[in-house]
Amino acid sequence: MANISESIEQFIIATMGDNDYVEISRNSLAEYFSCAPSQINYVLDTRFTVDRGYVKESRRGGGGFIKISKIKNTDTNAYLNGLILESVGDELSAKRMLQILDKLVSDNIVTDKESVIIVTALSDDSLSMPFTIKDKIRAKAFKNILLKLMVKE
Amino acid sequence: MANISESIEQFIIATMGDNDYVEISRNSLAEYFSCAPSQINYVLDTRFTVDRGYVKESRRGGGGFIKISKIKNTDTNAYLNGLILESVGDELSAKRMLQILDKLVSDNIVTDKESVIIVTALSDDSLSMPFTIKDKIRAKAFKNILLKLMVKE
DNA sequence: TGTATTTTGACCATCTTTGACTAATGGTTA
DNA sequence: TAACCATTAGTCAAAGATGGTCAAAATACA
Repeated sequence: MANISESIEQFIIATMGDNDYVEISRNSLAEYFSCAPSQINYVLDTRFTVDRGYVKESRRGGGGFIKISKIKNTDTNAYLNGLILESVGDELSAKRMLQILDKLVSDNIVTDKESVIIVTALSDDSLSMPFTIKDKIRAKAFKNILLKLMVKE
Repeated sequence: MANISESIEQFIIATMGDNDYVEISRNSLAEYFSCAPSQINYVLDTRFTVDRGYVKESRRGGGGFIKISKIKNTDTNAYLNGLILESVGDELSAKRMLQILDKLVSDNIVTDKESVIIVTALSDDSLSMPFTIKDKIRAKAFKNILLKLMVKE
């Protein structure tokens, strides 16, 4: 194991074990490995990415933490992941989003009400901004939602 | 639960239990948690806010107290209407939205998952745009959602 | 040798904790 | 009753405790 980053990665994976998440303290970990705290971010950014099936949350200040969660390998998640990679892309029209949501509803992945909420939140009316960026924002937001759905279940 | 503030919050919530109010003595509580009395105010100011559905009264001097009461919503539509027309306004920070959603969840107006969806859809990350308009867009979108949450009769 | 990856550090953002100073209230005393 | 005192709570700003970002420097790799 030639570099520290790899050791840190292994350490985090080992700590997580079979659990589906782990909470770390950035500073403690950095101290443990005698490295700069920002190196922890480097490891997280390069190794614990969405592509590799991880999502992260964190809080600053006293009692702060970084929580790393594993995205479970279910059929639903595989499907959602496919959507993120292929169907959505960098831009997403309201119409296209509606089509996708209809399918998600009929597959019982989201409820009717949840669908309404998403449609409303990301409608053209809600996103009152120039057209050029509307579809970009919607794509980004919608993908974030799909991602959350993967962790939530 | 690494920080004292969170413990204090939990303690107050637990003490309140199913009652709709609780009275505390700032100094006693501070002593109990071995913290500065003003930290009690900090907890009250950051956690027991109106947005989250609490109001506070207090009196100084001998026999002084702090009373924390839950706001009960008898009429969901009226509450939502108040949010839309008065409370939310033209700009809404992610933080404040979260507090409002906390209350909506505890009032069973939205589910946990729905709350997560809304938070995600309208997070700073999803709304990747200049800060100045972020809060405006969020306010608009959030009010649109609240409107949809109103039950028709 | 040139490129990609890793390591470091300076500076930033956010949340918590502490303490000095202030304000209000009720009882006690002159 | 007025002045005073003890007992509370309130405010606010500084200090402390975390994590985030970014780019330069160092190192590894092809």
